[in-house]
Formats: sequence, C-alpha cells, structure tokens
Amino acid sequence: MPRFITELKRTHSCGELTRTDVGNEVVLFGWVNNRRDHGGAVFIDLRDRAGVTQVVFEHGVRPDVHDLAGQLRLEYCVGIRGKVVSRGENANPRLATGEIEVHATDLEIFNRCEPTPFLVEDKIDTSEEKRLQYRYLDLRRAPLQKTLMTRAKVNHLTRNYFTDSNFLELETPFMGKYTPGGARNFLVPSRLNAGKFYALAESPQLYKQLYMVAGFDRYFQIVRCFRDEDLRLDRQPEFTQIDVEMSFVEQNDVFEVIEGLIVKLWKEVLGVEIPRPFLRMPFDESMAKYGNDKPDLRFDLPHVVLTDVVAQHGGGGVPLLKQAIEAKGIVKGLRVPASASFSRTEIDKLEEFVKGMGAKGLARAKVAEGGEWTQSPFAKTITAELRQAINQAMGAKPGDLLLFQFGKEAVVHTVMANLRVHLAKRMGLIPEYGSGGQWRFLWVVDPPLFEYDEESKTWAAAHHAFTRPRDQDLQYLETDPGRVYCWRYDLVLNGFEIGGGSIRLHDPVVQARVFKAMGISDEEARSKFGFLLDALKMGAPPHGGIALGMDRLVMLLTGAESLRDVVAWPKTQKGTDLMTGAPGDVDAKQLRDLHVKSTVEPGK
RNA sequence: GGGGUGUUAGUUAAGCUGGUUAUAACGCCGGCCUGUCACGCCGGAGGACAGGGGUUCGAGUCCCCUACACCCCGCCA
Repeated sequence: MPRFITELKRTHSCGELTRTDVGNEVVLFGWVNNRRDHGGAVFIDLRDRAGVTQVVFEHGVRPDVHDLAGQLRLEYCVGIRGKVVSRGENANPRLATGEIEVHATDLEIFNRCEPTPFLVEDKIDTSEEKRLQYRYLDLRRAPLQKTLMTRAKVNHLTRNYFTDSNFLELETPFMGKYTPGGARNFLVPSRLNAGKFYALAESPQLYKQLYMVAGFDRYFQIVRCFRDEDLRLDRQPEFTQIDVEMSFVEQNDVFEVIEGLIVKLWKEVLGVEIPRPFLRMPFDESMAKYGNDKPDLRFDLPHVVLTDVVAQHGGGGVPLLKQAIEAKGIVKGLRVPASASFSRTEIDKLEEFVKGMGAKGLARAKVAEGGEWTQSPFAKTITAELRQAINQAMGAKPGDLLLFQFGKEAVVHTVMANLRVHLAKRMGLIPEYGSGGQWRFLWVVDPPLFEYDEESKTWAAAHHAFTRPRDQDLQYLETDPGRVYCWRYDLVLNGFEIGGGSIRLHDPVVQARVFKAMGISDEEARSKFGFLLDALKMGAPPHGGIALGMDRLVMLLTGAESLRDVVAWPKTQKGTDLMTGAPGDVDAKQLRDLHVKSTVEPGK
C-alpha cells in the first residue's frame, strides 16, 4: 500500500466532489464524523473544514482495507484513496456532496481518538465549560469553523478596503506607558527596571494620533487591545479593533469611509445591501428616548420623559414622585400597547428583573376606558390632572400598560433601557439572539464633552481628553462645562456599540482650557500626556478617527450568541482560560527577577 | 462589590410531598449484519449525585456556606 502524505497527496477537500468527478480516483484526508458498520460494508462520513463526504469500504473490494475500516471510530484522523461513484437512487439531498460517494481502496489511520468529552456535531449538546476546556474539539464543529472562516474573510476584506483606499497598515506597541483614566490596564512588570511597569495598550489611541503628527495621514490597523475590566457577553479582556485615523478630515469624512467598509462587509459576507447614509441621532435624543447611547432601533417602545410634566403638577399628589423631583431626579414612562397583555404575575416578574438592576420597584398602571388607572400604586392618590397629562404625553390608550421609573438619572436610564429591550424580546419584537434579518445602523452623534462626576465633584472627560469641542460651545468651557458638546460619534447596530471615535483636539490652546475645566493642572497634564502635548505644538494636523469592534462585527454578521463564539480561544467571565488554566502560578524566582512580591498569602 | 440561573455516568437529561439496588438516551467495549446516512439487532462496562457543614432514624431531594460556569448591575474615557 502506498504511503499517504509522502506518496499520496490530498487531491480534494471533503466538500467539493460532485457528479462531474465520478470515475476519478481521489485522495481525501479528514476526521470520522460518523460511521455505520454493516458488516460487509462500512460507511464513513469523512469531515474536513470544507464539508463531509461519504466513504464506503466494501469487503469484496479490499478485504484488508475493509477490516481496518472496521476499527474506525468517531474523530479518528484518516487518509483514504478511492474512486468517486455516483450514488444514483441513494443520493443524500441533505449533504452538499450527497450525489456521490468514494469507494475506498486504501486507508491509513493517522491517529486514533479516545472517546471525546462531548460529541463533535453541529448542534452542540454540552456545557460551555466543557467546550472551553476542550476548545480544539469545539472548534472542529462546522458552525465554529464557519464563524472563524467569516472572521478571516472580514480581516481580508478590511485589509483590501483600506489598502485600496490609500490607507497604510501601521503597527503600534502593545507594551506602553500607563496612562490614567479609562479602562483598567493589564500591567507588565519590568525586569530591567526595578519597580517599573509597562501597561498593555487598551487601544492604540495615542500612537495613532502621533502617526498623524508624523505625516502618515491615513492609518489603519487590525489590532489586539487589552482591558482589565469585568467581562460580558460582548466583552473579552483581549479583543480586536479595526483602528482608523485620518488627517485633514471632519466627521462626515470618517463616516464616509466607515460606511463604505460596512456596506462592503455586509454585501460580501451576507449578500445584503445596506442603504446609505446611515441614520444619525443626537446623543441627548438617544438618552431621552432609549436610556442609553446604543439604542436598538429594530423596534420602537420609546421612553417618555415625564420629569417636567410631574414637576409642573408638583408631584400630582404622589409623594414618591414629589420626592424624586425635589431630589433633582428624573421621571420616565414606557407605554406597553394593550395588545401585549401582560398578566399581573408577569409584571411582578418584570419588577424582579428591574430590581436586579438597582431599581427600587416598578410602578405601573393599566389604563381603563375613561383614562383612569387601575392596578397601580398611584391610582388612589394621583390627581386627575397629572394622570391626564401623563396619559397624553405617553399617548395612552385603554388597555395599555404604563411602566414608570423615577429617581437618580443614571439608574432610571439604565433600568428603562434594559427594560425596553427585555420587553421587546418578551413581546417577540426581536429574537433573543441574532438580527432577525434586520440591520439598523445608527450614528449617535454630538454628545457632551464632559460628564459630572458625583464622587469627585468635578467635570471629567466623557470619553477622552483629546476630543474636539464644538466651536460654538467653546464660550461655555469655563462658565458652564455641561453645555459643551463635542465631535464624538458611536456606530451602533441593533443595540450593540460596534465602533466609536472622534475628531481630535489638535489645538494646544484649547487643549489647555479643556484640562483646566477638568481640574487638571499644567504639571499634571505634562507628567501624564507631555509627549502628546509636545507633539500637538509641532505642526499637528487636524485629524480624527474611529475604532470598530471587530469581534462584535463578526458576532453580529454570523448571528453568534456571544463574543466567545467568534473568538477562537476566549476567556471565561472570570478571565480564565479553562483549557490552559491561565492565569497560573509562577515560582518565587520569577517574581524576584521581576522585583514583584505578591500580597496574597500562600494557599489562598 | 451586588442580583439572578445552573452543577446527577464520558455527554445530555429524568429522579414527585426525604425512604431500601439512582434511571434513560447518545458515546464506549464485545458479538451479528453489504446500502446506511439519527443505520439496525443482541450483550456488557461505566456514578465519591460539584465540595464542605447542618436538619433528620434516613438527604441526589430540605437549609447554610464555598467553588466553578453563564446572564445582568457597578465597571468598560
């Protein structure tokens, strides 16, 4: 028998043989996806990343090969040689290669396989814990193989798109200087510099701006970023950004380039035409109507801000509302149409849901024929005037359910934003996972430059300190910082933030005023960002850019339920790698070399 | 730091108001079978019920704590 690999080279993948190959001799390599042993004939579904082909071993053809085939088990890695034969009447329409099969004349078992911890099949039937522990087996499954192939395609298309548009792919350091603010950094102790630490880059932000100063006026990079923050369904501690920066541009120029990329990706990957230009919405409108800056626009269910209405009526006889107004809180309502018909029990469940997010409760009212409220804690005390005003503001109709939140602005927004999405899923307006075939792209634009930090009683940069304020707002920089809006933008798709960026502040004079408004002294600014401030004084061009969350893009493109399904080797919610056991212990000598001493007691 | 869901053969699940030997399917092992494709048939092995503590005559089942996984709040400029 000739040797596989050295003498018998692979001629085809397991996904490409068709009728036209009938009669040809082929060599296939792959894994045993399934076996059906009939004694005199053994059927094997042979799988590689391209697909599955049925291979038949018949006793009458080659008794020795047939005997060996009898040893085959799931996930054995094998090579076969044989002849392509039409299956005629026995064709399997569920298989892409179902019209043919290969009658094997040679077989080599490259490697046997112990019983796997779970069956390698398309529709997985095991815990995510097991999948992550044996990730290389999980990755053998066709859905994940397709996802990673899509990911590779997105990489490829992105590189071509930017390269064709005269962008340069330039790299930036992962190990840099720790800069305060923003995401928590992973730290790397320096062996050569006792007591000093590198920080892993949370993004290439500063370096890409310095590329602009250096004159590389169109930059992009598909780059890994590191953030030591708690994980979520759409957040991993290391993730990939499509990072872009351009000189001599305004916001519209950035949108133009990015929309072009998105349209291309959706067309090439999904065959879907995305209309341009994308919708735009001011940040304040998004907060008011949806409670966050990443609204899912596949459904309506808007919030109604009732703060002013309630204030005008002095709380309308409801003590809780009065207190909320007096404490400078806000009041929001959400109208659930009568058609949704939530039962009392279901509404109580909604209340549990919102309490888990910091809500004190879930005030509700069912609207009766005459506009009266029933099943409501407010029904008895609220004045008819306020009730009517709220009904009118919310467009309430008989049978509708009105839900309310009031109190601290941030909590009300968060609770109502999550409630809105939760309701939409319960009402079947959007699926639990996936796009449902709807792609609602949105630019959220024009946010405030600062947000007030209750703890430190200071104005902090809502994003980063190098975002360009709107020219017409510069007059308020010293007197009323909350009125200063800026050239910042987020790209949102179906409730996910898939990108964000800004036009940068390249004017050193304005930069100094921004730092001052933030209560940052010149010395402090110098010590933290001196290199960038110097650079801005040396002919820095006007510039701006954006970073797209590459993993999230792929997650949405593939309909994956979580970022973990589009990252080949992801971490668990506690940031561990269940396959390798990282993070792990290191020995005392390593720590000594790094001038590091752990504060954790041994055994803890 | 907080709220929620879960953890029973290799895997997925069943196991009721606590009761004697903890079931099933797939996988695995042995045997039979030449047209299966969720192949079929016969036989077999395989379990510290996540860990610890408690209640009880008796705990997979009830209570408490811990660990791990997942979802969310905080956090993520």
